[in-house]
Amino acid sequence: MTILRLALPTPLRRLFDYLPVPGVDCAILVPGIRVRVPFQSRRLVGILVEIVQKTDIPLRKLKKIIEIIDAEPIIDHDINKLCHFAADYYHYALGEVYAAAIPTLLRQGKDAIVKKKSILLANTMGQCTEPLTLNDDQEQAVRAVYAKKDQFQVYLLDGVTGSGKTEIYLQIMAHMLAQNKQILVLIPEISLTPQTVKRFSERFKVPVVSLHSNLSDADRLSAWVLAKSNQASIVIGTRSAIFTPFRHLGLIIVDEEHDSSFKQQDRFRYHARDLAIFRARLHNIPIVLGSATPSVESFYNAKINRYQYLSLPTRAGKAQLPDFQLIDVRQSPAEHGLSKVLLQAITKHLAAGNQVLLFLNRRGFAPVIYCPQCAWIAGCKRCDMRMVYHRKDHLLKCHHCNAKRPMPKACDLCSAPHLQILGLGTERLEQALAEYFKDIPLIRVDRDNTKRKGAMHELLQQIHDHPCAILLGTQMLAKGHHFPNVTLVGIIDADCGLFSADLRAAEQMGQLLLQVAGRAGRADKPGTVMVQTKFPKHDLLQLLIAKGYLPFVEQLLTERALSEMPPYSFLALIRAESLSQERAREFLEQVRSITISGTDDIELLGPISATIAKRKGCYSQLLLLKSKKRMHLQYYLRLLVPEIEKIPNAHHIRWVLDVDPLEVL
DNA sequence: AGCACGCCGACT
DNA sequence: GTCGGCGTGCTC
Repeated sequence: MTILRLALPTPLRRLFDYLPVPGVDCAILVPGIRVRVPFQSRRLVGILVEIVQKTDIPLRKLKKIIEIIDAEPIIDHDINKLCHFAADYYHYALGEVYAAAIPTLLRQGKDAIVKKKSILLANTMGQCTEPLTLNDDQEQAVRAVYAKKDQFQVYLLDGVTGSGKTEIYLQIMAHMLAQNKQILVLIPEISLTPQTVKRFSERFKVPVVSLHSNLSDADRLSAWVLAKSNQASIVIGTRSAIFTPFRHLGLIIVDEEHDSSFKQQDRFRYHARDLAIFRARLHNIPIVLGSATPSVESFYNAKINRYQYLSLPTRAGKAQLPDFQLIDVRQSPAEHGLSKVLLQAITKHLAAGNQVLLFLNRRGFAPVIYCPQCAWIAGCKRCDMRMVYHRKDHLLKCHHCNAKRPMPKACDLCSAPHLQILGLGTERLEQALAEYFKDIPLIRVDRDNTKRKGAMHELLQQIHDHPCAILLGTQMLAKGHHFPNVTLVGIIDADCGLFSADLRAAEQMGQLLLQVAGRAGRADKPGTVMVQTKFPKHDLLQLLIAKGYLPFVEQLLTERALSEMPPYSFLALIRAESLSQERAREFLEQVRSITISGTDDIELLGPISATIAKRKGCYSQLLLLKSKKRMHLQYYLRLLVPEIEKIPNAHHIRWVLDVDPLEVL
């Protein structure tokens, strides 16, 4: 008897057996093809995983498949290995992993065809840009990768902003393209990154595809087919591009490897950088992780020689590193977030005809609406969060669930009429700046004014058109863009990362600070970075600014070693959500009480409340699992997950497992 | 996750 | 009488 074992797009972590349609030649049944099947009252598209002769399912339960969709596997050998690994490692249903790995249209059973309008960015008519001359460090980095170009090796390319990482990528790529190899470039989701894509596509006379978030389903499918059939030589995309099939993959580049957007934060919680490393090993090819601010994990791996460390300590060309200054806002009090010292500096840099960039990671007008009479603070009804006042539309908004309400005229509790508007967001900073600098163009960039399609592009154009201006914004402004005219960067508030309980808060604060700082003094204009803080003596801040990023990361590593946190241990997080906090807690207590024999070094912490205990009316409780050995944690989870699934009355509870969580609280 | 089945309350 | 609320159970 022939039985088809399928992976179906359902969260059930198992495979499903079906009978083939009678009279069909079994030779066309190759693992990886799509099959349409009845599933309860629905019809689903599944992937054939294996063909077996026996099944444990009672025969009368087996249904016949409806249709075989493909003649050729849609999931090739490598992608199959990758998906199996991901399903196994993240303990996610294989069918859902496959679903995440293939374009939407294929998931729906449509044909794998290239749409007529080509999405290839072929650079066949114009001239290619010339390679730049490399300095010694750059030359060494390129040669290091080239020397072992046909084998698996992870390289950590640690290069400060402006040190020419992209040029190194390009020159390594040139070697690979010369051997007719394909290249995958992963980038964070920084507002579509047209500049990066342009730079890659203008250098070589090869077909390039870019997978960005507003590509249509048809275009995504085209890109997928072009890569699979070797008609595209370079694929540039965000995290989901890690599942792109290739015929001759020769190199993977992960740019800004520290960026948290490589980790998917819902459903299938994979880390594209980590899967990229697995994939490079699978193909036996080199992978380059590049960053000006490498993650603590990657830095550690370089330190223990698991990764080869390539360093670019100096900026290419004439550009110089910015000069840091800490401003103690207790000594030099800030009005509307701007201390005297910073104001004077802004005036000076504007007078010299340059741009000033001010960074404030909080959008809206003010984050706190406070009643001085009874100390009431406007909070979100559905979340455990303060509501932020947005002046433009005179609303209070919850930045977590997007709830809105009119700005109250009086206190909700005691009806006192005079509410105070406290704290500082980008809108308020913009207003204050407009008063201080009346004739200077002010360009604000945050999510509130870039939602519209093309809005970001217009703002970037404005920045380009006004060589003397103040730019202010949130982290949108900090990542990826080049502002050659900026000579002063002001960090309005550096303190939020200093005392947070989250494992990675300090690391991310440091990375963001340096990323913003990197916007200054790019070309031949030296830059100044002024950092406003209430804690200028804080060790980590001091270290970062006085000694630089590496000593800062070394310090973080020391702390992680002491607290036995990653990379010195491995974590998994189980998050339970329920309308009732008690039920979520009880559920995790039950999970905690499950005994798994054969493991003694798993530490269980919790259940504890999440930092944001209530979100959209749902309470979150957390259970943290920790082990010194990745293998032990995996073994534990492999036995634990099926037991969790067996817990009865788990209704009204949603639970998710996050392996290698980025946010631990 | 979906979806059906099933058993109780308020509607034309 | 029946429309629909969501509690429960199942998917080869």
